[in-house]
Amino acid sequence: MLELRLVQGSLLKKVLEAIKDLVNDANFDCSSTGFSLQAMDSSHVALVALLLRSEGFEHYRCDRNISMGMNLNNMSKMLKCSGNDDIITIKADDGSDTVTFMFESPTQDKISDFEMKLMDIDSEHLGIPEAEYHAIVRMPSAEFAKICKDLASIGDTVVISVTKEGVKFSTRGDIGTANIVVRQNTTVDKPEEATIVEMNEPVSLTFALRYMNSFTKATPLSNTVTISLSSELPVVVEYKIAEMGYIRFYLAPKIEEDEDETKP
Amino acid sequence: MLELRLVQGSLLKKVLEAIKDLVNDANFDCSSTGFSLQAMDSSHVALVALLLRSEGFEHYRCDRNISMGMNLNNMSKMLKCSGNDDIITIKADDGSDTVTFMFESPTQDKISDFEMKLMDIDSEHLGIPEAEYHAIVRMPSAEFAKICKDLASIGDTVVISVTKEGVKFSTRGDIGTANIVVRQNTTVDKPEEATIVEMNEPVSLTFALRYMNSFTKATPLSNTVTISLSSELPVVVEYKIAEMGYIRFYLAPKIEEDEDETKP
DNA sequence: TTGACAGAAA
DNA sequence: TTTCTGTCAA
Repeated sequence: MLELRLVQGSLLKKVLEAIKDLVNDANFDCSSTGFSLQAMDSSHVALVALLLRSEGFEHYRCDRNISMGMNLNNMSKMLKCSGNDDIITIKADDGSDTVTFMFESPTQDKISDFEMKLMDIDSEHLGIPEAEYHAIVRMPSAEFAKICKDLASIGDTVVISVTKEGVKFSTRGDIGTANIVVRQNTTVDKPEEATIVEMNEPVSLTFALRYMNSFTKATPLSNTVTISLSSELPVVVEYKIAEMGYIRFYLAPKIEEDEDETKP
Repeated sequence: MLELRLVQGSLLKKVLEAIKDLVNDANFDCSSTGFSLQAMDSSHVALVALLLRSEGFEHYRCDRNISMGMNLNNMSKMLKCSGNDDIITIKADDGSDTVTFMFESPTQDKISDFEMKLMDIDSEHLGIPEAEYHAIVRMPSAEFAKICKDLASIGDTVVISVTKEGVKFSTRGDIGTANIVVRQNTTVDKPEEATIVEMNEPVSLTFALRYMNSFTKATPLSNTVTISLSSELPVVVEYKIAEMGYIRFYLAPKIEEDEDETKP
């Protein structure tokens, strides 16, 4: 028996908006700790890890560990039927091959339940080792989203370089080149507007903008984003989910190619 | 000679937005009583009835009863050329095969007139008997529109069931099932937010969501919608048009099929 | 008042 | 699928 009651149901809608373009089907894992997901994107290049801790739910009952395979597009369709202020309850009976999403309007005048078939999904749960990163950048998530979107109109890849001066995002395309430098800045009115660069060692890594722009779908979940970089390691793009957990995206850097890669 | 001056011209634009997807060509009937229309949808399944009473017009002159056949798409195109605050005047000379729409901007700085050819349309004016309904539900039109839209993302048909507890909208599709229960609620701040269920007898009827979602195009015309249900009778979905009349949609229920309809 | 976003139409 | 428009928020 599983029953998870989430007062701020819009959180779950946003989570699905953030991952459904990247991953088609995935197992949600429930344990007494929380509600989590780990999945590779459909082209097996990026990895998503989601955690919603049990403490973040108004009511959390999970009698035994259970893994529920869902089609994220269908799940998202159903969640879209909830109002933004609705309370969402996820229910599953033991041994059932369905999951039920219940939506309660704030006034309790409208109560909906949506039942969805579960699927069997081979899950390869990777252990992700905690790593030391050469550089960790925390910045406003909207600013990071705009940078990735802007650069994608010029080129396909972004070079993220961290020095003690700040972070540089660069790209190059047919129509020209672009460099966006963001300096560390902690003297702001609100802490979520700060840009903080923690650097042990300078790094410069190249990533596919296509994936970065998928990751920024999570922007509505948090005002800030944390980007952790080490040479030879996948970058981690993390959005904290208030009081509940996080959504993390992992993406391996591209091996830097020669300058004249465009002239084969 | 016909001359109808409507100060709130946007009303007429909204009316056409509401019916032009359902009906291609229709006769507008003018009499001293008002401006009305009755037409079957192009697949002869649903019926639209519109009434704009003469009292709702600033000036209403209709010397003799006249029926004007119009292509609603073309009429809508012309009305889209009017500003939302414009005063619209509909004119037709006796014996003329055209109708003229005149638009006056609120400041009178811009006056446009659009002339459109009339068409001959065989009209089968059905007498719609006043019926006693088993149940009449009045609810916010936006809420009804969201329910129909949400359910259409899951299934093709909706079962509307009225009991003394309230109204239930249900559907079933490939990805799962959905039930939305709306309870009677009269203790709201604004009367247009109330949901009122008048029930003489419980009813449960099935309708094609495709048509329901056409009907909800009329949502901008009214904050509330009234749904009148009787077994064996077409449902009536009515939007009142402030101070002027109504637009009503009629749709026959589907005959409930067997549970195993999906296994032919 | 303007821009961004999402939904609708082509 | 892409574009456009309407609406919402800043």
